[in-house]
Amino acid sequence: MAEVGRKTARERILETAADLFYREGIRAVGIDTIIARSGVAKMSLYRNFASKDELVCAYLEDIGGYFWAWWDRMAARHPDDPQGQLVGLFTSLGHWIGHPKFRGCPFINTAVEFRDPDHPGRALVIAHKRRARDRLRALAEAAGAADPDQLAAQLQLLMEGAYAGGQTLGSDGTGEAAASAAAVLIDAACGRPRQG
Amino acid sequence: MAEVGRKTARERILETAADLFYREGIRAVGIDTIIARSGVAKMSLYRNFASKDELVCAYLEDIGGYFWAWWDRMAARHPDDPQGQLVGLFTSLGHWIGHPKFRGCPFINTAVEFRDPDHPGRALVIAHKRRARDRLRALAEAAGAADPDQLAAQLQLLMEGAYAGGQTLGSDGTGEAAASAAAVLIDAACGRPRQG
DNA sequence: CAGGGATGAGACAGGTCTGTCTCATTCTTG
DNA sequence: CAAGAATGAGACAGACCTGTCTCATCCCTG
Repeated sequence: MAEVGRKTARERILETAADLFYREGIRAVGIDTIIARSGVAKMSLYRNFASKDELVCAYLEDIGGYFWAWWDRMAARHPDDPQGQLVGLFTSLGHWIGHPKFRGCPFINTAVEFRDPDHPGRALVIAHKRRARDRLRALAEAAGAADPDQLAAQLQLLMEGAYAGGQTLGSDGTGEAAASAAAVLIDAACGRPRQG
Repeated sequence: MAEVGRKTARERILETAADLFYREGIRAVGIDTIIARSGVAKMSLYRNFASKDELVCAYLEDIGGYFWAWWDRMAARHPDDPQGQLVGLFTSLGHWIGHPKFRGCPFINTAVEFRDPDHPGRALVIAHKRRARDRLRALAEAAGAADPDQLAAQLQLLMEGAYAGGQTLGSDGTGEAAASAAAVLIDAACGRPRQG
């Protein structure tokens, strides 16, 4: 086959699956579609992933990597400024919502598609959301919030809402609302430095 | 027709479908499961609903009815007090999130399960969310918000976030966070000092 | 009672899905 | 070059899904 790049079958499968799963949904995309689009034999898929569920988990781990890399990138823009980091995250998220390829949160989407608590993907979803909550709380604490737990919970709600709302309401004003709402909540929790 | 004694086949189908669709997901529930659980013949289903898609639409319309009834009920608790109505809606929503039967927002879930823009259910989802946005804006305006459009967008984000977050994060603090965040945003938009 | 509409029961078709199996070919590496 | 590993190609099985069709039965109404 063409040696355009030395990607292994596994890499091609994961790339194609990630694209299709995110764009069209996991249950809507069959194994046959994935192998056709990635130009890979069916057995190459099942030799790399024991089942579709396992492929879904690999997809989530893959996406998770990109997500935290994005988070760290955003945080690096405001060194030693936790409040700025929080606002920056929501501003960037607001932009992403308006992107044509935006299709909501892959983790929420997976949880919605697979309600069975025993589905292996759900554990990854919960771990991801818990980690996000923890990082939000750490930032809230560093930003000087009176109640870091509450601010973290509020901001995470806003984050989930931005993901969900961007999918059903389009992007008109949704991104901006997320950023502005985050700013209001942060200011309220940290107590604006206005002496008096 | 059918008085209190015996329910119509259509009614039994719709009840069972609504329960299963919401609890387990639409794609996860087959027609055979619905007819088995509702004790109805398959042809009785297809005589009342031309297709599964049509049944899904009927399910959404059904749920929509309950949703707006709930909304009106909450609003009626605070006559002539739009701000109180807004806060009340979020407080009640926060309680619902903690309920054991809570499985997220049926409309968001449907949109996630069926990404195809041409799916008939999506039009209902969008109409529902638009109507919610309109009603939120009307309340925001009546409550004296400086920018009713923005407050409505912010609150809807919070609403979506409460639905989505309650599903993946459990209910620990999520409901309270929704109510408290709504209060903060409303106060900030209406220019009133925040009450602890 | 009689007739018509709604319903029950279940076979059936055609398609799709996941996952397995076999065999030929290509790639890598010593 | 040679041998072993990775991959391609495609048939196949078994399950499930939506939707159709036929026939018998029930129930309300006139």
